[in-house]
Amino acid sequence: MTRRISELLRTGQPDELVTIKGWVRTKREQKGFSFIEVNDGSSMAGLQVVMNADLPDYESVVKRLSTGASVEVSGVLVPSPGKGQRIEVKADSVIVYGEADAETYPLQKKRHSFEFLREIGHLRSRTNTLGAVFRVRNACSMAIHQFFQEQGFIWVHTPILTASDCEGAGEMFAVTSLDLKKVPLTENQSVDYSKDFFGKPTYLTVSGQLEAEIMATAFSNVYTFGPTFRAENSNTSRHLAEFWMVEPEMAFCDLEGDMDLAEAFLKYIFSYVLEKCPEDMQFFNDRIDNSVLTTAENIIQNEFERVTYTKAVELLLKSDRTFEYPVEWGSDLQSEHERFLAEELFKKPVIVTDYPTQIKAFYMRLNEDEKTVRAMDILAPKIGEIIGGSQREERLDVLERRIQAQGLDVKDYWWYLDLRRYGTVPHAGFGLGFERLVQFMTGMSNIRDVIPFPRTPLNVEF
RNA sequence: UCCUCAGUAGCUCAGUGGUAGAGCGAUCGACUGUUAAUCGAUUGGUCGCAAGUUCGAAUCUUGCCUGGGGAGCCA
Repeated sequence: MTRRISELLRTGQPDELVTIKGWVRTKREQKGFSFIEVNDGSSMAGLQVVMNADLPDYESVVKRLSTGASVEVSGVLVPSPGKGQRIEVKADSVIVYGEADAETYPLQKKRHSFEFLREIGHLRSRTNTLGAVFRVRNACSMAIHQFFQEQGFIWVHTPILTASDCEGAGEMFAVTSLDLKKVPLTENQSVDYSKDFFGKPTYLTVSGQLEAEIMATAFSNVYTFGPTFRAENSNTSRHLAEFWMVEPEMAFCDLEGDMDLAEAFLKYIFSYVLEKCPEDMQFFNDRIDNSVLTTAENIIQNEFERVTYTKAVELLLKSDRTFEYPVEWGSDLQSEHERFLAEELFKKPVIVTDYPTQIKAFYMRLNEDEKTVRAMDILAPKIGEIIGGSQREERLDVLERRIQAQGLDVKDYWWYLDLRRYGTVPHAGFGLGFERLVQFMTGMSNIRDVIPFPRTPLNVEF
C-alpha cells in the first residue's frame, strides 16, 4: 500500500517495507549508487531514496530519472547514515511513470523568482515555497470552518450570479448569454436585457453580505466562504479579480460582538495553522520573512488595539511623521496612515471603528451623533485592511433615508428592507479577504503567490 | 488607471555608441554516503516588438507590449 511521505517521515520505522509515489526533486549520482529525493506534496521534506547498482536495470532507470520525473519506489526503510534525515528508503524497485526532460523542464535545481514561477503556473506548485503556501492555505480553510462550526454557525452558500449592481463595492463583471456580435437593442438603442438569460442585467457577485443577512435572520449565526469577483483594473500586490472571501453575519449582535468575534477568529486560525503546519511556517520564517513566527505569536497572545477613527486621526496628527497625504477628519485613511498605525505606532493589528458616515456604505448603522457609523476595519501590519465589517442598520426608517441620501432607489432594495419590516434585529458581520489572510500568515509579499491560479488584469492562462 | 523602474543564454544578472559576457542550470566525464554535493570540460543568444538617428545601436530617440515596486479602488 502506498504511504504518504509526511507520515513516513514522522512515524516510519526501520525494516518496514514501504511503497511511495511522487515526483523526483533531485538526483545525485555517485559511483555505484544514486540518491533521489522524492516529494509527494504531503510535506515540505521529501524522502531520500538510495538506489544501489545491483537494482534491476539500474543504468537505464537512473538515466530516466531527473528533476520532475514521476516515480513509484518500493523498498525497505533504513536508518540514514547521512546527515539531514532520520530514515531513508533502500530501493528494491523503482518504476518511472513519466520522465521530465531536463533540457526543457523549466524547474531547475536552483532558486527561481516568483515572477518567473507565475509564468509556469501549471508547474509552480511543485516548488518548496508554493507547496508550503498551498498547504497553509488548506489549513486556513479548515481552521475557518472548524472555528465557525464549533460556535454553531451555519455555512450558507450565497449566489455567484447576482442582479444587485448597486452595492458600491466595486466594478462588476457582466454575465450574459447574449450573442455579443448581435446584441439586441431597444427602441432607444440601449441593450435589451429582457432578451438576456435572466431578463435583466446580471453580474458576478462582489459580496455575499446582503444574502448572508437574509440567512442570519433565520439561522442567527451564519457565514459564507466562497469566490468573489471584482472587475477593478487594480494592479497591486494585494488585489485579485477573483478572490475568496469569508463573511460571517450574526443576528442579535452589535459592533463590540463583531470585533470580539473577528479577533477570536484570527487568533484561532493562527493557532490552528501553527499546530498543523509547523515545518511550513518555519520555512516561511527562515526563507521568506523572518518576522512570520513572532507575528503569529503576537496575534495569538496580545489583545488587538481598538481605537475610534476620530482617535486615530488625532494620533496621526500628533505624530511627528510627515505624510504624503494630509490627515484630516472626514477623509478616508490612506495606505500610509494605516501602515503607520499598525506597523509603527501599535506594532500589532489595530481595529479602527466609527468612521465618518459619508465615506462608508449605506447599510452601516448610524451612530447617535449622525456623523459616524458603526464600522470597523482591522488593519494588519504589511497587509493593511484585512477585515472590514460593521453593525448593520436595522431601523427601517433610517435605512430608507440612507439609501435615498446615496441617490439609490429604495425599490431596488425591497427584500433587503423587508428584513427590517418583519422581525428586524440588531445584527453585524464582517468580510475577510482570504488571500490577504494567507499573505499575512506566510509573509508572502504578492497576493498572486498565495492563490493557485491568480486572476488579475490580462492574466487568466492557467 | 496614474507614477516609477526594468526587459540581454533555460534562470538570475553584468555590459551606457565600435567583435555578445558571467554565475547557476543542462550535457559529458571524475568521485565509495550525497543532500543547493564537489571538481573538470562542453553547451548555450531574434539583446521584448516596431520604427527612427548614426559610418556603426544591446547602448541614443519615439511608439507599443510585458513584468516589478508604489498609489488609487478595496478584501
